[in-house]
Amino acid sequence: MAEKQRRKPGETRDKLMNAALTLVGKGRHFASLGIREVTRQAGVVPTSFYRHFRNMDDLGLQLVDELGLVLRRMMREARANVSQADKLIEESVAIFISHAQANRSFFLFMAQGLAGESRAVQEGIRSEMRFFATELANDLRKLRLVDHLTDQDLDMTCDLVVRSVAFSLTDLLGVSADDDYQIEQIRKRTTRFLQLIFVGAAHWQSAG
Amino acid sequence: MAEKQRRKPGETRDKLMNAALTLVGKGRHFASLGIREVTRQAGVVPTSFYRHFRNMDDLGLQLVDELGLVLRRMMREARANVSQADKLIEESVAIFISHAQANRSFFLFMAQGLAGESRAVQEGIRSEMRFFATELANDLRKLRLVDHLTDQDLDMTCDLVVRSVAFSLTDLLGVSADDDYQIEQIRKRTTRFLQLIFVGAAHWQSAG
DNA sequence: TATTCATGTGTACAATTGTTCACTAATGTG
DNA sequence: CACATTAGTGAACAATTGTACACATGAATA
Repeated sequence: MAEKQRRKPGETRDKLMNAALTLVGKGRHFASLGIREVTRQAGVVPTSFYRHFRNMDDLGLQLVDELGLVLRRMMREARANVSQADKLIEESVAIFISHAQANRSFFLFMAQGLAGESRAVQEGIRSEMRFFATELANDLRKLRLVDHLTDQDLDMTCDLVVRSVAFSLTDLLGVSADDDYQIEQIRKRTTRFLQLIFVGAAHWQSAG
Repeated sequence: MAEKQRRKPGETRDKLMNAALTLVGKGRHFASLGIREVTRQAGVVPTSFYRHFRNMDDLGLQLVDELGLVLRRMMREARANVSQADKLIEESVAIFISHAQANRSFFLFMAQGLAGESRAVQEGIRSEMRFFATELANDLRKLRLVDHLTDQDLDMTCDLVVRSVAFSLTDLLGVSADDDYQIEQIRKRTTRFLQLIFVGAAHWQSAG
């Protein structure tokens, strides 16, 4: 018979969040997940859900917070690995792809949430993307590669970059995780997208 | 008492598809819609659903087909309204925004479907976007504004353009339909995105 | 040690779900 | 007109859903 055993605090909470991510990873859409379904996947009794979340939207919001951590880790790694400036784009895209692979469900959730059911989750993800774009702009400013751009134009550029990468996410998550050829194609295409954007940024002044 | 009255052929089918769109327009996610819910919204008995669709995915696929028509109408109008080349981007974006407003639910469905639950719907929308990008490339080729680009580079550019516009969709659909200020902001930003991309395309050869 | 509190379990219930079935009216075809 | 087909209806079904409640137990606190 199932015994009640509380180990570490927040363990069931994590189990539930991971269960939701797992289901998303299996192809389900977050908006279609039910409380019972998630608790079943987590191996927990339905009523336990309410000890940690008010409803599925609440769980979604807490997932967004964790998503923020994932993105920050990714950013840190990208910063640490920027060896030379001329490979900056290629290396960053590669890091992004490897993180997206390693946290597939998380990024699936992010892609879904952008047009998801919960306005709050939507706004949360959007906010994470804005933060990411701002940080990127700061980094580029420090590297002094785009000195001719006004702050506003640099922000716009980074916004476009982040959006393009985010969209590539939907390509990436659409192909099987071990289809190396397709993934390589996506990596190349995304890299060229960003190169095109930065070429545009480099000549922006003359056209702006 | 409810009488059975079959008027035009396909009337109930349209009612069901419109009902799904209506619910999406009200903020629901397509993936979370149920058959009963849709039939209820359509004012039709649940069993009628099966006369026209095998399941919700099937309905989604047929919505994608209609979405194609909407996009083609938009393309036609954009072609007809390209007066002078230097306003091409601005005018096209404006047309896009007005269509997105006029067919809000449709575009919401499209934005949702990109990361949706049904792989087939996902692929269908993606395919519509590719078609759109290809047509755009053909138009630009005819206008001879980008003669220095290889076909492949032009395709890539148009792909990036379509993606950027599609992403703006999620901005646009996130704000209330009568928030003119915000909509104007989105219009301006999208326009600048495209301008940046085309500046990049104009100088691509030298950097490629 | 005694008590409180957070977190787990099991039972229960009305509501809603997808789907099948038999029936019926309108339409198109001969 | 007769008749087959299409497209609507309503009743029924087991299954699943969200949520409420009472209860139990480990950990923290006093």
